[in-house]
Amino acid sequence: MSEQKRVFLVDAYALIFRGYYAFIKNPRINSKGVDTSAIMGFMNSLLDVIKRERPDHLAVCFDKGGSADRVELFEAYKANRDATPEAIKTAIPYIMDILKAMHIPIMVKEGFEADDVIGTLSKQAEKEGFTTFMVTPDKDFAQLVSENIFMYRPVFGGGYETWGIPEIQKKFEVEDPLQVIDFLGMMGDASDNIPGLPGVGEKTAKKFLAQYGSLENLLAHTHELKGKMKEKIEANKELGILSKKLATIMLDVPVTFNAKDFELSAPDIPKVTEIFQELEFRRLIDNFVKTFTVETTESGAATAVPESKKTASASDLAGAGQFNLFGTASTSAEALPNTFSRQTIATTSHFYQSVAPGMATDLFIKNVMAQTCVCFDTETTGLNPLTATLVGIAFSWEVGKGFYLPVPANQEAAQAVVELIRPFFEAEHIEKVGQNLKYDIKVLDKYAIKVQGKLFDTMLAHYLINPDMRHNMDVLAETYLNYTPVSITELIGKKGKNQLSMRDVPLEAQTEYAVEDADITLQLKQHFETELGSANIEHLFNDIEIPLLRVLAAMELEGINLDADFLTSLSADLDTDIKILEAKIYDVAGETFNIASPKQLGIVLFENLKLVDKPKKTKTGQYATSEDILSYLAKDHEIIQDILDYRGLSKLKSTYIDALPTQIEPTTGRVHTDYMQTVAATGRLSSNNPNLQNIPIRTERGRQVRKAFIPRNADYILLAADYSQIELRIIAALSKEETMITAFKNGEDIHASTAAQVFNVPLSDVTREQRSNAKTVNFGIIYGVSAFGLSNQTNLSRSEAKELIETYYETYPKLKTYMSAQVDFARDNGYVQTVLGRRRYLKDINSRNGVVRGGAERNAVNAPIQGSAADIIKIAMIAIYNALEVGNYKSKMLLQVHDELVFDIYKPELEAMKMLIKTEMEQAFTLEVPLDVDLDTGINWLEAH
DNA sequence: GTTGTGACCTA
DNA sequence: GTAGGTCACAACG
Repeated sequence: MSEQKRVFLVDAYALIFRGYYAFIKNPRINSKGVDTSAIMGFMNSLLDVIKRERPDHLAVCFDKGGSADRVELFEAYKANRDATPEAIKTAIPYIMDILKAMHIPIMVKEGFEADDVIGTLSKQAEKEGFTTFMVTPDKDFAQLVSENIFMYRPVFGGGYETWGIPEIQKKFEVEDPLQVIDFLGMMGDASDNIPGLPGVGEKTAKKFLAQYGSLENLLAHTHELKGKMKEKIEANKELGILSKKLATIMLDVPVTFNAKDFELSAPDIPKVTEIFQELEFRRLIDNFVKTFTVETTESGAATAVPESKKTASASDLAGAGQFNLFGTASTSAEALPNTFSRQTIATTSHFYQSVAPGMATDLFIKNVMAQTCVCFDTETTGLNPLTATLVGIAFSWEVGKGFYLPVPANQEAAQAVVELIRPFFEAEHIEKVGQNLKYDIKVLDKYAIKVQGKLFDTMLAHYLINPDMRHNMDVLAETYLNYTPVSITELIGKKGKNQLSMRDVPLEAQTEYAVEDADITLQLKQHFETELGSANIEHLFNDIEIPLLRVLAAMELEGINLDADFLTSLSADLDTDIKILEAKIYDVAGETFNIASPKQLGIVLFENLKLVDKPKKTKTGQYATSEDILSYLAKDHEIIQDILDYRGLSKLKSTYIDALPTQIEPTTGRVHTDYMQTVAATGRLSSNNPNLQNIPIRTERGRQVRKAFIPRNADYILLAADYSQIELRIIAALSKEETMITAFKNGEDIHASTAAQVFNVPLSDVTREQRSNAKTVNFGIIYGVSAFGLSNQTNLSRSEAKELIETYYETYPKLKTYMSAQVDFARDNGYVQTVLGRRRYLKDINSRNGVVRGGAERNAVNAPIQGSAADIIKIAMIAIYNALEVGNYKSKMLLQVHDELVFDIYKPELEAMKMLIKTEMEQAFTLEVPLDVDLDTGINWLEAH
């Protein structure tokens, strides 16, 4: 590496274009419909340069308004650039914002191109003793190369090559890089619309340069040329001169290279993360964070903590004479000079101790019991709380300090240690802080510990503060504390066959890792507490999400009984039918192929069988074979329905019928889903491993799966309780739309009622089709209508759909007012909220891009509706759970499916339960519209629904 | 082995 | 048009 100072000047548009075209076959479109290819491509390149080269000086140069001088010279100059793709235009403001957040200087000069700005700056920097690297793939820049100025060219397929004088001499076959101008003047440059000399290409230009040295000299000696070439060049001498001018990069742009301004400093990571989040650049966030942190972590880790300080033994404590667990923290490492550095365990003063058995543990327990607020974190042998066992528990109640209580592997010994700490967990007076407490609570439940007292879960807090972000602790620490915690993979390795268990990690490392987590979580709590207050969502946090966490933990631990034998027999039936369909399809197709491969299927249908003249393609260029497209073709070709059936049955078999029995937990014999409380942006729960919120119901075949969900035993019965039309009731109440409110109050069929109103017929005369269309519009309203979407969902044309929506709004004028009011609120405040004040931030609500803005507007309407429904059922769940606990009932709440709760009811409690559940659900929240809950019971979930 | 895509399941 | 999750395939490392 050169000892000289190095400055990197980035040619923004060149890299943006390059990035955009790199993705051209497979453009990156995010969920809001924004083409982010150009931004992604550019950021990848920029981060790559920073990662590889660690420049100390860097700037990004843009064009502005094109080059007036060059356009004056030649009308057609860079006409190509006028056809800038829309995706690149929209990318520019984002890239500008990102660069600002990264504290990278942006160089633009009205009326000049980036080439000229870079050229001028390079020469100035050279005078100041800098080595300059021009980051661009554009060969025009070769003319600027000198002993201190290099081209830094991205290479397709990854990597970079540096072009200095020798490389230029070789590539262009010139002596002096300045001759590159002559070279370009002769051969022209199609991408820049530099015409060049007619008939002169790369080969000829090189020959001329070798012979004449310059364009001018060539033109002065045209008499030496022969034939057609001579005629052409003599007739176009002026064009040659002009081309050379166009190709000449200006070195006198009124910009100044000020080294200080170009120094690369630490980026505003939260800000950048926020923008990346908005663009949905998940992996780029990681890459970005790594790029700006990686350097420092290796340097200090090994020397961070003197070994002698890591474990406090009883004798240490006794030696201290009195109760003093802390001693003096003397483990601070020097802050590292690197400007990118984020704090780590190696750079931060900390005092983490493991607690030895015996007297030290006794002293520790006494101390922890004297606290009022303690953060804890359990370390276990795995991620599944049902099978994992405790390895240790970390505690922290003061920033930078904490203790680690190891738990032995032997079950009896483990329980003995747990008994010592039981008073802490069961102490009402100690507030417990943690990250994802649901997990810790589930683990501790296996040791018969019920965690009592006030809870503060940092993951839940952050979910309410910023539901669109991710909430894992490492990200939170990096974002809010500018701190990179020890990575779990550093301890136990990447997942796979060689991954260690936490129990295999040396105690010192366990301590450092575990107590750090507790310490960080405690610090995050202090941060989030104030944010919850300023967003006015403490009520939602303390009275909904936190109590719900205990409810979900209980439901997950409970699990649900599954009739695996029944599914096995279904599987066999299904297998037969799938094989029959398969044979039929192969027969019609005249060949065997993989029907499950959309790629192969597309080729068979549209190339071999030629079912359609102009088949639709997906964004990746494959034939689209989605259900809605194939359905259109079903009546014309018998093979289509068979394919659809095949796919439906395969999905049913693989996802449900075959997968569910494998998810039975051997220790309990039941299926335990995991409810995610911090995933859905609207406030809903989600369910996985397995997902019990998408068990089939719509088709007869699929519905059979529900028969496999059965009560605990013959003394029990399943009960399903679902809210009837809760989202429509909410929108009716919030909008105060009297007609709709009245219909609900009268207990009418709301879709029929809507149809009667919209089509202006008596309720009794509403046809099936009218009701069906009204139902579609009703749902459309909840989702944020568009005529396009509506016509896709019905047999109505676009204009009929538009008319129906207009009539709908005339019928329910207040609904329309309400929806506009939501959008206006979002515009003014940047967020919308539910009945309980749960917020969803809508950054795009004022976007200039209509597609993006439209998406945000639909969210503005939908989020409060969907979110309020989620709020209400959460209230009901907490109330019911508490009532079941207080009443000491045997009946249990098992599942939540957005507007439905499923219970295992102890038969003698059935009547009491029906009353309790219906009442709590209907009274959970008072609206101007009554809430209505339907109850059903059965010996399986299908019967109960 | 991981990752993205297309397909399909739910409220 | 909203909000989720899981599967098989295919392409990448």
